[in-house]
Amino acid sequence: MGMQGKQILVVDDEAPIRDMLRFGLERSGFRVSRAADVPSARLAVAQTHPDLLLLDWMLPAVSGIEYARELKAAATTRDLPIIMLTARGEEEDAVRGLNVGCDDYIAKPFSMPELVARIQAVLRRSVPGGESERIRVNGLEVDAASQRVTMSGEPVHLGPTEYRLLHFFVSHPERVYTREQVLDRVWGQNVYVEERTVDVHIRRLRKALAPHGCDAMIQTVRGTGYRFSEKHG
Amino acid sequence: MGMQGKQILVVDDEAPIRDMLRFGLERSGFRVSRAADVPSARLAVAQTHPDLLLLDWMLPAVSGIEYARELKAAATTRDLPIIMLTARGEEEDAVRGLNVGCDDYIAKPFSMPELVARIQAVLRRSVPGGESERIRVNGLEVDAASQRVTMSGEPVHLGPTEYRLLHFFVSHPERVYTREQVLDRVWGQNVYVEERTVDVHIRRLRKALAPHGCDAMIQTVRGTGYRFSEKHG
DNA sequence: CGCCGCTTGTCACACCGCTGTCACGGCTTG
DNA sequence: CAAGCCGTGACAGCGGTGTGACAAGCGGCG
Repeated sequence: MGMQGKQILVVDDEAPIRDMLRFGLERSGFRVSRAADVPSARLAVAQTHPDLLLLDWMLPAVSGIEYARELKAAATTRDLPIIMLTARGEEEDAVRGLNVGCDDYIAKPFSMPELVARIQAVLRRSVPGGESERIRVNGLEVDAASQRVTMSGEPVHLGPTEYRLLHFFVSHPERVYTREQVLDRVWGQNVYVEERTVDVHIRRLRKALAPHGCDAMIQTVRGTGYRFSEKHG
Repeated sequence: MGMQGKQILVVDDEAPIRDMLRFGLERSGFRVSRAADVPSARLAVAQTHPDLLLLDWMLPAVSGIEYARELKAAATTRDLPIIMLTARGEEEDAVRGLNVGCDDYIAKPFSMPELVARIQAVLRRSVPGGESERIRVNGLEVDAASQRVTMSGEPVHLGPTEYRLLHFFVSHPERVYTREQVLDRVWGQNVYVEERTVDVHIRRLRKALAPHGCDAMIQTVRGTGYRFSEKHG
């Protein structure tokens, strides 16, 4: 439905592939822009604000992996979905191990329907959500637009990771999440960090929330993970 | 870790494929149940609460796609992950399947390791207690999504094992289970623990429920085992 | 260029709740 | 009465979690 008309930026150094992808994707109802290397891609991202990036992992000068890491590091482009194009034989695990937070992989050669299917799956998964949301619960207020958190008016200082962690929990209350799932949804998919790292950031988040007396909302579910709830206990 | 032991429901009208899938998946540590058509699948979903659905897109009477749409439309089964099985060359249908809201698809013939990898990928990003079931009986409420138990609003603190034990009994009321059966369904199939251990956890569960006055729902059936019933006596 | 503060991921350690087992005693059944 | 069967308290071991510390990365600033 609303999936058609989405803008896709294809980044590949081989012109035939770019054209083939453009043809196939436009026939599926997407809008397509193209770039041959990373500098042009940077320009295109800044100018056209694509909804998804099709990124060849092997590019001249700056590799696709480096560029993906760069995009995932910047707050403004963190949520831009990326699908990596890899050549056959370049094991997924090899790419996965590089700690890029991209959303999916597809190996060349691939069929057009399969690519379209994966694009739609990723687009559906990505939260289009109203950009300027402001969630409030029990006096705790999380403003997505300004990335600021206040507790009954008092500002709460959080690091970037703690903020995203809190934002995730506040948007998904009354549910248990395992450490692995938290990593997937807060750190990004295909990023490898220790599961116990979640514990540490939970602790930092609690410590920041404690002076305001709402650290009890982040609850430990022993044997499983963590849960956000406004109810005590 | 927790990925093993997950329950997978295979829906396919061809018996050899069902059996092949069951064999392969069980060898990978999953629990497998099977259904040949959509009506049996509906029953199995309601009864066994699987963690993931392997759904053939081409089924007699009601197609897999229709069933998937039905599942994704209902709030209680919206989060139940679905992987579609398609035949080679039916990729366009796979696309339609993904539009329906399936989480992934895989084309027959496929390799077992690939299927297992896809399943684990989907399970990894799915939430626990996927189809957020919320069972209520006599004021006692067991919420799978938040993994929390409340008695007329008051939270009841339970350890992991007691929670699983109660969840099992609440989902299977009015029926006697031997200690061995309870061990199989709550502890897992290949775990060796003394049968009397069940007694101890029953006792702990009762003690946690006692302050709320509903410990009588866990009933002893002398010479056999235990039963959960809302009726007293 | 170097210094500094902030953030982040990881580790080691301590603690404590959970778990499985046992022994004892009360109770039912034959 | 004897023999099971079950509830209960106790207990040791383990494992999951909280916590402080630390080094590396990174950007800002002089």
